[in-house]
Amino acid sequence: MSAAENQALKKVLREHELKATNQRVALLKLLDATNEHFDADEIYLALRQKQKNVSRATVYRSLEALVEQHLVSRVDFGDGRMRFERCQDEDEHHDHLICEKCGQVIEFFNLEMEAQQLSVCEEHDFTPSTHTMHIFGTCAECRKKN
Amino acid sequence: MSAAENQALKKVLREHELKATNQRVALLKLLDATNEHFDADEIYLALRQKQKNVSRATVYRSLEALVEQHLVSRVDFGDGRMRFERCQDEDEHHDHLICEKCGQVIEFFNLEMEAQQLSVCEEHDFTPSTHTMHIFGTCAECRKKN
DNA sequence: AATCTAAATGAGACTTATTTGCACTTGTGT
DNA sequence: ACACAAGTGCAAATAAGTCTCATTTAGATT
Repeated sequence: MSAAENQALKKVLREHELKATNQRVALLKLLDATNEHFDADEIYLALRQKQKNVSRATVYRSLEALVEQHLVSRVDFGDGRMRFERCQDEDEHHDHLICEKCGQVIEFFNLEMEAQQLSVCEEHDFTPSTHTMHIFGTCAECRKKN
Repeated sequence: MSAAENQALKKVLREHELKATNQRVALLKLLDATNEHFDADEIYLALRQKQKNVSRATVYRSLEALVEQHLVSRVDFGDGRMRFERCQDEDEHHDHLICEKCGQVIEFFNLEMEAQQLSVCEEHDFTPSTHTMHIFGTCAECRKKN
């Protein structure tokens, strides 16, 4: 049943000039299947649990390749480890609100903001490829708790 | 001649309920004097070079305290190490364009974008304390080189 | 000015995240 | 099926940041 999905992922990898290895397919599939922001080690452990043959080094190397091809993006919530999420289309790009109290991450999308970014890039004659925008603060629940 | 500056920095530290130690004053002064984005180790080495008595542990601990007090902010350019810059007033907050080819960092300020951020926070009933916005891509010079 | 005490510091061992070298394996073009 | 470059696994190496604990210091108190 996931054979079709596997084929689709392999196609995606090849279109990005990456060899479609089992490890990479499994990694992409894992990220596709979740909304969470895994770090490298969580990805490694999750794949091992799925009986996938993969090493930590490969997880790091694959993530690097996938990020370079914009199939995956890095997100840094400032807690010292890099996290990853599957990329959507660029016009579906979302950003993050991060609660400093409980660690909750709220994703948001704001068309105006995306437009402003393009305008800033134009002003500076800069060709954007990707961006990250994190707003740190306190979420509604945590504020009420005080 | 920098005695006055030192006194001013000590005052700032005390206003934020931080003991005004020589190490912290020297660190703030260093960041005030540059536009670059130093990482912890660069700060450590720069202070040593200025004959300041300071340890790596203190650099990390001081930075942590200063970031918490919003006197300094962390910037992550995605290269695996945390960098730091002196904070301006919140209404003077700037963001970054980062060239993936040459590593150049261009700072920008966009009022519209700041306004959009506040509106996103309101929508999600989120109280912001700080934010980071990085746009990665190719700068004008690097684009022309191709 | 001398004294006191909680907070801050220094040294270096330690932890955790990530990278690298190298021998072995595998995807893919022919 | 074959050849070979690309990818992988393992274990050792590096790098970034944290922690412990003995010592020092800022700044409040007298």
